[in-house]
Amino acid sequence: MKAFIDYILQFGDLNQQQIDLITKKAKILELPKEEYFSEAGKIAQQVGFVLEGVIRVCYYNNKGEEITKYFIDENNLVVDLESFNNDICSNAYVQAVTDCKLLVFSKKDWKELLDIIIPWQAIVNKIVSRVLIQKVERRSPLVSEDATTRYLMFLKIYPNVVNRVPLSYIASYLGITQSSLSRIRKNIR
Amino acid sequence: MKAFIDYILQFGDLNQQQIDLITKKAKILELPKEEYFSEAGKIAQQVGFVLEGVIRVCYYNNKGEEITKYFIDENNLVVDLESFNNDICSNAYVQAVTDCKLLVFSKKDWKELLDIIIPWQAIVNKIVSRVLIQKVERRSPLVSEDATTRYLMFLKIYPNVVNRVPLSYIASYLGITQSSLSRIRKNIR
DNA sequence: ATTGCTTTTTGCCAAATGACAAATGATTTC
DNA sequence: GAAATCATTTGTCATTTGGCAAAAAGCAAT
Repeated sequence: MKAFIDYILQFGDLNQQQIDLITKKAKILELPKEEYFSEAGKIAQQVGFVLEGVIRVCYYNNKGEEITKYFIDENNLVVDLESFNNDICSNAYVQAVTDCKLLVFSKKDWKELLDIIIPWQAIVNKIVSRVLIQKVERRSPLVSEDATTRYLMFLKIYPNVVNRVPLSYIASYLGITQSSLSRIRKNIR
Repeated sequence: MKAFIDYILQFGDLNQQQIDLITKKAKILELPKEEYFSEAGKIAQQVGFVLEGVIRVCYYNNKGEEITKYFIDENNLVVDLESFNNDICSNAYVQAVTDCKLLVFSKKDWKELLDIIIPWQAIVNKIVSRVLIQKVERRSPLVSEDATTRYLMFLKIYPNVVNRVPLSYIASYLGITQSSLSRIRKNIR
């Protein structure tokens, strides 16, 4: 829980009473490997904070290939924002890659907190824009680099993820085949 | 100006008095082709809304290649968010690709409006998250597609941009060389 | 129209990556 | 611990894309 408090206080100040209100709403969710936090075709109903484990967000492109578009590891927020905020169906699966332990807030609780804790709004907005900017900044540069550089970028961005997720997920994240990635790994050593 | 009002009212309601307060702060900025709206190494000082013309956001990667990462055309917001919000130096150039006409707000005016028009905050937050989500959703899928598919995606996303910007900008946006793009164009016809 | 300048297209070859299949290695299940 | 299952590596070859340079096309100024 401390990890979560530290995380949110990076983005603004809250007094102890406000922090208590927030933490009182948080529930622990144990998500076994392979299970979904939220699914394509459904409306995201919760906000999570990863305490342990690795999550991925993936979708199927129009060739039917499964594409992993982000990884989310410890001490990061996980929420399918567009779906959660606008109550529209998501087009992505948010899935535990390893056994995970999360702190979760239901949509109802989350919205309640926004109403009753005024400074919380500003903090959430900062978090949201930080999270979104981070997503662009991480994914976008991949477009213009060759496969080896992409992999090196991945290693920098997600140093704690490499050894916990299947090669195929990383390959699809990088937009290359898993054979290519395997060869790239060999060349790097 | 109407275009701008229409744009913001998509995200929430404002009464006429509030709209007037906002529009009173807006200035027209004519930005000739090639000129910068904001620059790498500097702190973004304004928010803009494109009335006419095409803008691009670009940066230099560590091989020194110039990479265009977004285009922004009519009726869209242009702001280097991370720099503008956090008063940190930007790492990107925001440049007019054609002669442009913009509606602009200085940082001071923008923040003032946020303070005095309460519902404006919520609207701005919605706009910001919409704009950021759009950036991810547009750029991210390029990673996992081949060059031809990328170009077709570009055409869908920016139907009004193709004929107004140099081929080289599009090529760097797609992460391919301009020769390749030229060949792709030939094959598509 | 001619010149000079920039952008786009094309040709050629090399390098990178993909597709497919088989082999190896790792992990789970009984 | 053997079998079955799944993940990764490797081999071979085809395809795509890049690098480089030259030609062609477009554009602006005179």
